[in-house]
Amino acid sequence: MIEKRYKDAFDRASDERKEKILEIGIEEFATMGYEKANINVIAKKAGISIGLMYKYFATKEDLFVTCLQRGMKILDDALDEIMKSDDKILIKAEKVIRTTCRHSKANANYIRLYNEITGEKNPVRAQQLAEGIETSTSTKYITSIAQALAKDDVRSDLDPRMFAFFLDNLLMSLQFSYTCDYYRKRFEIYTGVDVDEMDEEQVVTQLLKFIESAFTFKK
Amino acid sequence: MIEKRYKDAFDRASDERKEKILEIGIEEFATMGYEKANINVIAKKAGISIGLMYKYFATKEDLFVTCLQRGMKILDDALDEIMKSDDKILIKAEKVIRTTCRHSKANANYIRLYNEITGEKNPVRAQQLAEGIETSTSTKYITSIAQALAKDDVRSDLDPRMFAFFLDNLLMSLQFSYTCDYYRKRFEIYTGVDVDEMDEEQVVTQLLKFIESAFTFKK
Amino acid sequence: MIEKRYKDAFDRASDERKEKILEIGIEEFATMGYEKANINVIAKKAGISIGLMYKYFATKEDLFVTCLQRGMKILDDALDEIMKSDDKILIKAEKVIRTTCRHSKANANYIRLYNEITGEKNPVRAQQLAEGIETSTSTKYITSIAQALAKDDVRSDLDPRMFAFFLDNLLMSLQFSYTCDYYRKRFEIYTGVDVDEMDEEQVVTQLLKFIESAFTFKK
Amino acid sequence: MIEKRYKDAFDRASDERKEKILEIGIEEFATMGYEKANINVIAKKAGISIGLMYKYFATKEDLFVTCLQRGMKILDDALDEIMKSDDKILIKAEKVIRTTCRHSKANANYIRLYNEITGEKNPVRAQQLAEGIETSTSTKYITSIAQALAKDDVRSDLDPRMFAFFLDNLLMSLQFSYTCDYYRKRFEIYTGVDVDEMDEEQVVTQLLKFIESAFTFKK
DNA sequence: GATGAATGAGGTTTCATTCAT
DNA sequence: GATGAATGAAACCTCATTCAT
Repeated sequence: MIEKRYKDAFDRASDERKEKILEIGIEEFATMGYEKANINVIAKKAGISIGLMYKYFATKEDLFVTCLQRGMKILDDALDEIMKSDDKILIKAEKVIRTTCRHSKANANYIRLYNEITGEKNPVRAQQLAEGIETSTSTKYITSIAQALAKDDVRSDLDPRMFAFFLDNLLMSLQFSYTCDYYRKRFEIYTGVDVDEMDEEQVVTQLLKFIESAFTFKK
Repeated sequence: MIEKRYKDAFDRASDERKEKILEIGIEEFATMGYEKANINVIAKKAGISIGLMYKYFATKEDLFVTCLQRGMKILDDALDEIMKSDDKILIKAEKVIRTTCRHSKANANYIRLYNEITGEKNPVRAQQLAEGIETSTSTKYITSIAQALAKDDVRSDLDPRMFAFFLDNLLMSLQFSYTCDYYRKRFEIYTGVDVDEMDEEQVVTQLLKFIESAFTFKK
Repeated sequence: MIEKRYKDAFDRASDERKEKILEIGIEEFATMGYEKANINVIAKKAGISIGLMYKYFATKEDLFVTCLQRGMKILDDALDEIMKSDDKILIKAEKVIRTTCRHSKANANYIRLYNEITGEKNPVRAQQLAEGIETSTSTKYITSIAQALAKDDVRSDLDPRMFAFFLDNLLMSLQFSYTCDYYRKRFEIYTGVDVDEMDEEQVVTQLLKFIESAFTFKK
Repeated sequence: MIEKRYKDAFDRASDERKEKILEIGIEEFATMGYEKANINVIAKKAGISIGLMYKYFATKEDLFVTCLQRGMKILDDALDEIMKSDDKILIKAEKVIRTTCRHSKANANYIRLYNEITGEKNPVRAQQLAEGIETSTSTKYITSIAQALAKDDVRSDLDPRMFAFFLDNLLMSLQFSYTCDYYRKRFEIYTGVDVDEMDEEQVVTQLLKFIESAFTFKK
C-alpha cells in the first residue's frame, strides 16, 4: 500500500479537513459499498464542494483507495505493536485474537472497507490491493512463526507460510463476523448467539483451543 | 433458501432455457458483481428479450437470488454426500477439505456468487441470505461434530458450534482463495505459490494438521 | 356513441363473457385511469387470454371505448326514463337531481370512466367522444326545456340551450363529487361534510333552490 | 398548496430559466397530460440537460406540482383582486364570470393543468391536491357569500357553503369549456356555437340570469 | 376459437466527472 | 484555492401488441 492515490493539493489541505474527508469517506463506503456510495454526497457531508473533491482525488476509486489506506494503516499499527514484542508465540496469538475482537468493534468501518475490497472483481485492481494490504500483515505473521519454529516453539511439520495463512483466515473471518451484516448473521447461526452478546473471553479461549495443536502438538 | 424468487412463467420455460439463463446469469453476476451486472446483457447473452426476462423474474435482485440458489444447491448437495456417511470425523474432515478444493475449481462462479453476498450491505437482505444459505451447512457441521463428541472422537472442551464455526471459516476462506481475485492474490502472498500451481494434497495435509488438535488433543 | 369499437368475434362470445370483460375493464379503467390500466391485467382478471382479448378488441383504446359505451348506455337509459314522462319541468328537474345522486353512488365506476374522458388530450378523439356521449343527453335536456318554454313554464329570457348547458354542468359536477377522489375532497372543502355523510335530501333541496329562478322567475 | 416541491438549486437558477422551465413544463403537461408528458422532452425544450432537471426537481411529479402551483397562483391572484373589493355580491359575481372567461382564454394551459388533476386516481394525492388548490378559492367564495347574507343581499334559505359550491361548479365547468378539448366540443353540442365564436357577453348575461334567484329571490 | 410466450421501444432516474468563474 | 452548475450515458423496468401453435 505504498503508492499514493491523492493529488498534491490534498497534502496541502488542513489536517482537520483531510481527517474529515477520509472519515466521512470511510463511513460512506463502509455503509453503502463502493458502487452505491455517492461521491457528491461524500463531498457535501464533508463540507467541501464536489469541485474541490476532484482537486484532491482524480477519481472515485482514488478516494476509496485513500480511505482504505488510512483504515488499513490503523489496523496495521495495532498489529505491529503486538508482533514486535518478545512474547512467546502462544502469548502473541492470544493477544492478536483479543486485539482483533476489540479492534473490530472499535473500528468496524475500517473492517467493512476491507471486506469491500475482498469482493473486487477487476483482477488487476484486486492484485494491487492485495499486495498493498496483505504483504505487511503476512510478513509479520510468517516471520513470527518462522522465529518460533527456530526456537522449536511450534510443531515442525507445519509449513510456516501455510500456518500463517490459516491463522489469518480465522482472524479475518472473525473480524468480518464482528462487523459485516452477512457474517454477523452467520456467526449467530453457527454459535446461536448474536456477536454483540457473545462473551469475548469465550471467543478467545475457544479459538485458542482450536488452533492449539499447531503450536504445541508434537509427534 | 426456501422461497422461490422467480415467476411461474420461468417454471414453464424449457429446461434448456432455464439452464441457459441461470448459467449466463451466474457467469455475469460472478464476474461483474451484482451492481455492475447488466440485466439487458444477460438477456441478450441468454438469447431472450429483456421483456421475457422480466416475465421470468420480477427484478434484477430476484434473478440474482435465483442464480445464487442454484449455485448453493449444487454445493450443498456435494456436502450432503460426504456428511451423511458413517466415516469417522477426521475422515469426513479430510473429505470435506478435498471436496472443497475440487469444487472450488470446478464451480468457481458459484463460489464467486457466494462471495458476492458476503458483502451485502442491506442488513435485512444480509440476514435473509445468511439464513437461507448458512443454516443448512452449519446444521450439518454441528450435527456431525456433536455426534463425534458423543463418541468421544473429539476433544470435549470445545464447544461444537464454535468448532463448526472455526472449521467453516477455514473452508470458506479456502473456497474464496481458489476463486476470487483478491483472495487468490492473498493466497499467493502468504504461501508464495499461485493457487493453481499449488499441490492440492499439500493444502489438504497442512490444513488437516492445523486443525488436528481440535479432533485429537486430549488433556 | 354509434360506432362499434369491437371486432365481430366479441359479438359471438357468450353474454357472460362479454359481461365479465366489460365489467372488469370498467373497474380497471375507472380505478387506474386509461394510461395506467394494463390490458394484460384486465384479460387475466376477466379470465381470458391476452390473445383472445386482441381477437375481441383491436387496441387498448377500443376496449376502453367499448367499456365506456356500456357505462354511458346505462346512465342514458335512466335519464330517458325520467325525461319521457309528462311531469312539469320543475318535477323533472327534481327527479333528475335525485336520480343523479343515486346513480352516482350505485354506478360510481361509470361516472369515473366519464370523468376519465373529460381529460382527453387528443382533439380528434375528444370531439368524437363528446359527440358520442353528450349529444343524446343534451338533446333530451334541450327538448324538455324548449317544451316547457312553449308552455311558459320557464322564464322566457333564458336561452334553452344555455339553460341546458348550465344545468348539466351542475349535474356533472355533482356526479364527479360523488365518485372521483379530487372532486370528493373538493366537495368536503366547500360543504364541510364528506359526500358519503351528506344527507341527499339536503343536496337536492339546495340545488333546486339554487336554480329556481331559471324555472320560475318572471320579470 | 404551501409546501415547495422543488430543490434549492431551482431557487438559485436565473429567473429567466425558472420561467422557461415552468412555462415549457406547463405547456407539455397541459397538452400531453401527466402520464404522456416526457421529462426528457421538457428538459430539451427548456434548453437544459436532463441531469440538471433532476437537480431542480426530484421527480416528474414534483416538476408537475411546481408547474401546477405556478398556474394556480396566477389564477388565484386574479380572483383575489375581485373578491377583496367592496362591490355588492351581484357585481362581484358578474366580474368573476367575466374574468373567468378572459382568463380561461389567456391562460388556457393553466386551466388544462387544473383539469388534469381533477382526474387524479391516487386518493392520497387527490386529497392533497384538492386541499392545496380548492381551500383558498372556496374560502373566498364562502366568505363573500356569508357577508352578503349578513347584509341580506342574498336569499336566506340557501346554505352559503352549498351556494359557493354550486357557483364554483358553474365557473369551473365554464373554464374547462374554454380550454379542454372534450369540454369545448360539449359546449358546442349544447349551445350550437364553438366557444371561440361565442359572444362573451352572451355567456355572462345568461349565466347571471341562471343564478339570479340565488341572489335576489325572496320568499 | 383460444392461448400465452415473446418482443423491444421508450420512460424515469442516477451519478461520476468537467469546467467556467 | 474553491465553487457548484451542468452534463449525458447508461441502467432498470413496463406494457401494448404480435404470432405461432
